[in-house]
Amino acid sequence: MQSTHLREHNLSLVMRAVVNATVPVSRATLARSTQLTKPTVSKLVEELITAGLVEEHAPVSQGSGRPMVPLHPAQHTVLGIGLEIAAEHISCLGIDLAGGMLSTRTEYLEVTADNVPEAVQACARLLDQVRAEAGPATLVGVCVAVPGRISPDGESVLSAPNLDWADVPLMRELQRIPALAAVPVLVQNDIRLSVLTEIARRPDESFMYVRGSTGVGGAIVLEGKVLEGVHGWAGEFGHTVVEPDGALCRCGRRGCLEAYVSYHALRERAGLRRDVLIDELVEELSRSSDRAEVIGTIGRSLGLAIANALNILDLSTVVLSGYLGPIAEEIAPFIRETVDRHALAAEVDEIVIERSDDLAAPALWGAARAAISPLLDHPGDWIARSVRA
Amino acid sequence: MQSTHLREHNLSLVMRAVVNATVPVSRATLARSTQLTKPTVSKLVEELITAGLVEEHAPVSQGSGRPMVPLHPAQHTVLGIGLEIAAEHISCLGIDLAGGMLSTRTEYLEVTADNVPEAVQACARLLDQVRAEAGPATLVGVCVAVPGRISPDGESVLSAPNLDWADVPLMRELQRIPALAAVPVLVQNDIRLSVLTEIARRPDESFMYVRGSTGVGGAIVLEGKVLEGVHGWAGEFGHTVVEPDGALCRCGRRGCLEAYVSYHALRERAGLRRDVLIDELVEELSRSSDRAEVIGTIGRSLGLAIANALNILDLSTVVLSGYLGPIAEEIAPFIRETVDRHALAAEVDEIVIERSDDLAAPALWGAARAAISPLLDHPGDWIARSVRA
DNA sequence: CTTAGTATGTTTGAGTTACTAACATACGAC
DNA sequence: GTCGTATGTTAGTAACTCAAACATACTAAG
Repeated sequence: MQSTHLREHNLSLVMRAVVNATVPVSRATLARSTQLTKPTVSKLVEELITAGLVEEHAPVSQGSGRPMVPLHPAQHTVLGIGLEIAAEHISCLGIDLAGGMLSTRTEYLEVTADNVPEAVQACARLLDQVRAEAGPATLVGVCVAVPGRISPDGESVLSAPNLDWADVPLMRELQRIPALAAVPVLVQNDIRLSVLTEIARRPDESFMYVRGSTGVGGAIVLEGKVLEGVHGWAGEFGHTVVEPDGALCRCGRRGCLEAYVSYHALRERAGLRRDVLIDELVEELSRSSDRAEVIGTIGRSLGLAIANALNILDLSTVVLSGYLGPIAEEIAPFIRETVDRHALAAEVDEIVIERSDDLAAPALWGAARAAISPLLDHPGDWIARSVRA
Repeated sequence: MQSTHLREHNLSLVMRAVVNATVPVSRATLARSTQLTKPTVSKLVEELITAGLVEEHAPVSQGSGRPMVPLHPAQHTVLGIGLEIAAEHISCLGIDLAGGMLSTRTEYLEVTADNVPEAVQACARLLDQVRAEAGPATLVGVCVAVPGRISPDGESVLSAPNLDWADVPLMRELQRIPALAAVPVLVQNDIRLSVLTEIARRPDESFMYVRGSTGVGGAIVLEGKVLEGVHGWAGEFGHTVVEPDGALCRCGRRGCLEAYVSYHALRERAGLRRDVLIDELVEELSRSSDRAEVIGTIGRSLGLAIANALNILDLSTVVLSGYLGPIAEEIAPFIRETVDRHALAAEVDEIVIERSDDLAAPALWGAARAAISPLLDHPGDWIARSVRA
C-alpha cells in the first residue's frame, strides 16, 4: 500500500464520519473517533471543505471551553440519483451528500419484456426532470434498482419475473441515454439496495434481512457490509427448500420457501384474482377467517428457512421488511417458535426478530445512497476532478 | 490510520508473500506482486532478514539478466505449536515459519469430562517434549484444537460431545501450564482449524468446507477468510433441518442433517457396535450389500443441506473432507443431483464438488498454522521483541 | 471585571514512509 | 568482448502524520 492510499483512506474515514454522524461533529471529536490527531484531521477537513464536500456551520458552545465548529456534509452541491424500475412504475430520486431529498418523480408504466426501450426512455425523462429540479448540484452517480437477478458483471438483468424480463442488457440500454454518458452507472437488485436503508439505521451490525414482496428475498449483513457471494446473490433465500418434494414453486422446483410464503402463494391460498395488490392482499388476509392459520403456515415455513440460514451464518438478529413488516408482531411468535427449536444460537442468545421501519420506497432510497457511496469511499477522486474544473 | 500502521501493513504483506509463495520469490517479484517499489521492498525485506524471519538463499539464474536472490521464510527460528485434543488421543505438532514439521508427539488417552486435568497435564508434557525436540526455535504461539463449540471469547469449551465436555474452562486450565505463561494461547474448534489447511491449498478462493467425522460440520470460506459469525460458529451446519419433523437427532431436535449423515447415524444404520472406528465403518459400508442405498441417502440429505447453504451464501464450490473425502467420488453424484435441482447458482455455473486432500491430522496442522498466523499479520511486534532481546 | 479553567482549533518543526530516477551488478547471448 | 536484460541499491525528494506548543473563545467563579 502506498502513502497516497493512506491519505485516501483517512480522507474517506473523515468523510464517512461526517456523513454518518447523528450528533454534530467537530474537528476535535473527529480526531477522537478516527484515532487521528487534531492537526491531521484539520488538514483533511480543510481539503474536504475546499472541495465542497463538507460545510462549517455556526460555532456552538458546549459547556465550558471554546465552542466547536460543527461540520456537516455539504448540501446541494453533490447529486446522487436512484432509479427504481418496478412492475407498474418507474421512480427517480435525487439526494445530496447529507442524504436529503432534492427531487423525486414517478411515472406509471407497466414494464414488460416488450417495452424495455420505453422503460429506458422513461428513466431518461425522469432523470432529466430530477436533475433539473435538483438545482446546480453535480451528478456523481446513478444507481438503478431492478427487482431481479443481475449478472455478476452488473451489465444485464438475468431474470426479473415481475417484469417478465430475461437476459435484458440493461446497462447497454442505459448508457445510450446522453445524460449518463459521463456518469458512473450501477445496476443492482432492489432488495440489496433496500437493505442499505436498514444498514444506515444499524451501523456495523450483523443481521439477516428478510423482505417479503411478490417473492421472498433477503440479504445478509455482516458488520455493516452486505455479503455478496460469487454472483452477488447471497441472501436470496426464496428458493431455500423448506419441504423436500413439497409444493410446486413457480420456478419449477419443489418445496421452495416461495411456494409457501410469497404474494403468489398467498393470493392463491386466499383465492383472490390475479391482479390484486399486495396491500389489498394483506388487508384481505386480516379479514379472512383462517387468518391465524395462514399466518401460522407462513411463520413456520419462514422460521425453518430462517433457522437454517442463522445456523449457517451464525447470526442472531432477523429484520423483517416488505409486507412482512406490518405483520411482524403477529408472525414473529411463529417464526420464533421454529427458530428457537432449530437454531443453535438460540441456546445461548435470544434470537432477535425485529421489523424494519421501512420508508415508502427503500430500494429507491438505497439506490440513491449507492450512487453516492463511491464518492464517500474515494473523496480524492472528486477532489482531483474539482481541482481540474 | 497512522503511517506506522502503513509500514506494519506492508511488512505483513511482504512476509505473507514470502511464506505463501509456491515458486521462489525475489525482491523484484515481490515488488511486482505487492504493488510496492523495489527500494521499498528491499528495505522491508532487509528488516525481516535482520529480525530472523526471512532468509536469502544462493542466487539463481533466470535466463538472461542478473540472477535473483531467492527469499524464503526462515527455518528453525520460529516455533508455532498446535495441540489437538481428540476423544482418544492428544497430539502436539511444532512447525516453523516455512510450515515444516519440527517435531510431533502423541499420547493416547481417553479424554472425558472426568479427566480434564489429566488431559491438560498431557498437553503440558507433549508441549515440553515437542519444544525440546524442536531445537532453539522461539515459541511464538500455541493453538489448541477441540472437537466442540468454543465460547465466543475463546475461554471455554461450551460443549464437545465426543469428549463428553460441557462448559469446560479450558483456557484457564491451560494457562496454569508454566510453559504457556508468556505465550499467546488460542483455543479453537477443530473443523475451523482443519479448513486452514484447505485454504492454504486454495488461496483467496471462496468455498464451503464440509467435514464428516463423528458428526457433520463445516466452515465457510470467503476469499480465503473463514467466516466467523457472531459466536464463531458459522458454517456448523450439522443441525440444518433437512426433513421437518424427521428423525430424532442426538441433540434432541428432529430432522437435523446429523440425524442422517454422521458416524452415529451410519453406525446404527449398519447395525455395528458402539466402539467401531470410523475407518472400520467406512470399510464395513464398502462391503455392505445396501451400500449404494446408504450412499444415496447420505448424498441426498447432504445435498439438500448443501444446496440451501449454497443458496444463502451464493457459493459454487464444495470441498468434502473427513470420512466424506474417501467416498467423495462415489457420493458426489448424489449430492450433485440434489444441488443441481435446488441451487440457484447451478443455473449459470457448474457447482464444483471436490474432495480435500486431507493430511493425516488437518486440525493439528491447522492449529500449528494458526499459532504462527498472528506473527505473519504483525511482524513488527516480533521485530520489536527481537530488538529488545 | 478580572482571573482561572477548559476545550477547540492552528502553527511549527520533525520524523516516518514510500517514491522517482539513476546507478551498480551479474548473468546470457551473440 | 560487447550488448541486452533483469536484479538489487543508492541518493534525493515528496507526502503524510505526529508531538508539542500556541492562539482562540467561551464559562464560571471570586
